[in-house]
Amino acid sequence: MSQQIVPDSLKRIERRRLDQGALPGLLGYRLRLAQQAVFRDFAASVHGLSPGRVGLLIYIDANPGVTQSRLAEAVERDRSTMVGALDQLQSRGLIERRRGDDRRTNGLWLTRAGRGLLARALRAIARHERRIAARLSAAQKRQLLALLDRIAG
Amino acid sequence: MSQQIVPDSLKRIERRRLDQGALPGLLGYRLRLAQQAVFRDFAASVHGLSPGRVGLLIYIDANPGVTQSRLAEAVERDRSTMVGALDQLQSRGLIERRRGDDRRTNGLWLTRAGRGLLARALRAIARHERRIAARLSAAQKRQLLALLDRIAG
DNA sequence: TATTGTTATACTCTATAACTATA
DNA sequence: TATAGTTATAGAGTATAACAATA
Repeated sequence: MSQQIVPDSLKRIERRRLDQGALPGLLGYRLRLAQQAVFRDFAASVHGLSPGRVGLLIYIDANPGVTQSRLAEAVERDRSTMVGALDQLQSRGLIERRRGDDRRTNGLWLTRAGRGLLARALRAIARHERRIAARLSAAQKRQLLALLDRIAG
Repeated sequence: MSQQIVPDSLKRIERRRLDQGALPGLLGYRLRLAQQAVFRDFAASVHGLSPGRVGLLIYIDANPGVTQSRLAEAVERDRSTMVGALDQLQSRGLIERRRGDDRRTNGLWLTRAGRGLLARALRAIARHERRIAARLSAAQKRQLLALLDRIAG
C-alpha cells in the first residue's frame, strides 16, 4: 500500500470502528483471514519461493521422475501452467527435466541445489509453523487440524 | 483444467497414493487446503461476484458514503487497486460514486440494484456457510472460529 | 486417434510511480 | 506541501486453444 502513514495497529482499530457488516461470523471469511495472515508470515520467512513453488519441489522430491502432466494433476493445475513454473525452477537450477522412455514426456528431478534449497525452505517452514502454532497448545492444534479436515474433506 | 478425463475421485486416490512429502501435518498447508475447498464452493454458489467484490459491497452497504481511500484501507488494498474494482461494480450498476464536500473525494453508495444483488449474494453465502458448516456441530463451529482467531489474531 | 509438452494469448488481482485537481 | 482519485505499466498466477512430436 502506498503512502503508509497510519500504523497498522491504528488502521486495525479504525477498521473495527467501522462496521464490516455481515462478514465476521462466517466460517468461510474467517478461514480466509487466517489463511492470509499465515501467508503473509510465510512470504516473509521463505525467501523467494511461493507456497505453490515449494509444493512443487516437495512433490518432485517425494516422486522423483514424475512427469509434468502427472505433477499438474497432483497439484490441480493445467499442464500449460506447469511449463512456466518449471521453466522458472529450472532456470534457477533447482530442478532438471530428463526426456523419458516415452519420449513425449519429461521426467522431473531435483538438482543438488534444489535439494539444498528445499531443505532450507523446509526449515524456514518449520519455524513458520512453530510461530503460527505458538498460540495453540498441542491439543488445540490437533483439534484445529481435525476440524479443518472435516471442512476440506 | 483441460482434457479432464479421469474423474476427480480417482485423481484424489492417485494423489494420495503418491507421497506428498512434508506437507500434510502442517497447519499452514491444511489451512490453505480448507480455504481453497471453501473458495471453490463459494465461486460455484455466488454467481459472478468474487469474495473480494462481495466484501466491497458489504463494506459500502455498512458504511454508505465511505470514500475510495478509506475503503481501500479497510480492505488493505492500494487505492489504485480500488479504481478498477469500483469501475467494474459501477459499470454493472451496483454502486454509484458521488463527489464529496471535499471535492477530491468520491463517496460510495450501493444502488438499488446493488442492494438487491447483495441481498441475493448474502443468501447464497448463507447457504454456502450452512454447507461448509454442515459437518460441524454448533460447538465445533464455535471452537473452530475461536482457534482461527488465535491464529489470525 | 490420443497424449505430452509447448506456445500464443488473455484474464484476474495486485502493486508502484507519476499525473491532476483539489485542499 | 499533502491528499484523493486516476492512469500507465508491470508482475504473479491462472486458464483455453492450437500445434508438433510421439505413441
